[in-house]
Amino acid sequence: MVTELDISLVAQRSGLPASTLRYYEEKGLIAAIGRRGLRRQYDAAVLERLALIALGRAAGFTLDEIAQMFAPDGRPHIDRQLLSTKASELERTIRQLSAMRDGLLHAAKCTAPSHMECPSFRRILRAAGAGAFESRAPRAAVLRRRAS
Amino acid sequence: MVTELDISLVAQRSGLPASTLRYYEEKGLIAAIGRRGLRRQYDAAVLERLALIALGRAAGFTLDEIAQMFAPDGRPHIDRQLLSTKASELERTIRQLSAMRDGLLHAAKCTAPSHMECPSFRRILRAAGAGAFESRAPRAAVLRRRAS
DNA sequence: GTCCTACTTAAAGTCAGCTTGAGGTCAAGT
DNA sequence: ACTTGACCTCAAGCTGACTTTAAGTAGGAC
Repeated sequence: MVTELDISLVAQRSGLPASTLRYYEEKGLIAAIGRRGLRRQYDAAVLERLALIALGRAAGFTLDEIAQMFAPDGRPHIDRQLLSTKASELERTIRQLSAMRDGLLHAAKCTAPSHMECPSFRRILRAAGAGAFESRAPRAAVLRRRAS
Repeated sequence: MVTELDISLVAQRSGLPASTLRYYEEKGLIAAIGRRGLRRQYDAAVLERLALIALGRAAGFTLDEIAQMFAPDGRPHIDRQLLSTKASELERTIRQLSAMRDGLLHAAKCTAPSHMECPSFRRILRAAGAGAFESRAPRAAVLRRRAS
């Protein structure tokens, strides 16, 4: 038995709208195993695949990058080097965001009459202005559920 | 003396292309103090303002949100509550990214023949699939220098 | 046999934050 | 006076990841 799942079921179980599933198919990220009438039917394995895609997205990969990971055979072929690289990028982003968070927290508590007079605020200001955050970093965790 | 800076100078000192400065003006984020011919002239204070904008962007605020912070008087009017809230959001994002980074690092080192057979990989996969990363989070640190 | 409904398609729209292009202007240098 | 070149404006285009819309279709209930 091949456990065919209707697109609506996959949508429900994955939390992704059907339009997104069709979009992913168009992009070559997933594939239906058949149709019932016009309706796409998926193998249950697609759910694991979608999880993998969500994972990649959360890690900051683009859909195109993710598509290349499931290279032509269909089975995930994930380059360990690539993972390390991405992990380092995440590390950098995390440090920047941590600095940012500390700065914001300080600014929030700071009793200087105006933020511009707070030395700490001016310090992170200089850091931001000096280009401490220039580099392109992965957009973090941007998955959204359908807007009801 | 009012230290008028030509737009090209502001571009140079801030690292932002002139087109971005015009765009920011259109959005109401900055203002020129005059023109020399057609050319915008800025007060030196604009550099501090741009740093503040960069800071806000790095912290995940949208340009519109930032614009509201310099409310009508022109001087920054930053809500401490808002800063705290944003700091918490950053905190959440940081935790997610840290988990992500750990997962990637593990997957990179993992000796299981395929990632799908690695328990740790499957664990973060489940986490991602389960919607651990659903929420909208600030895009981290996306400032870019002009592409040469 | 007819209808309902959830699916289908292709194309266009959305959002943020800019960038690019075409055609125009003007201060300064020769 | 004339040229140069960097600026100007306005409109359109771009990227990424989708969503929305309009018009069509077919499986299953009645």
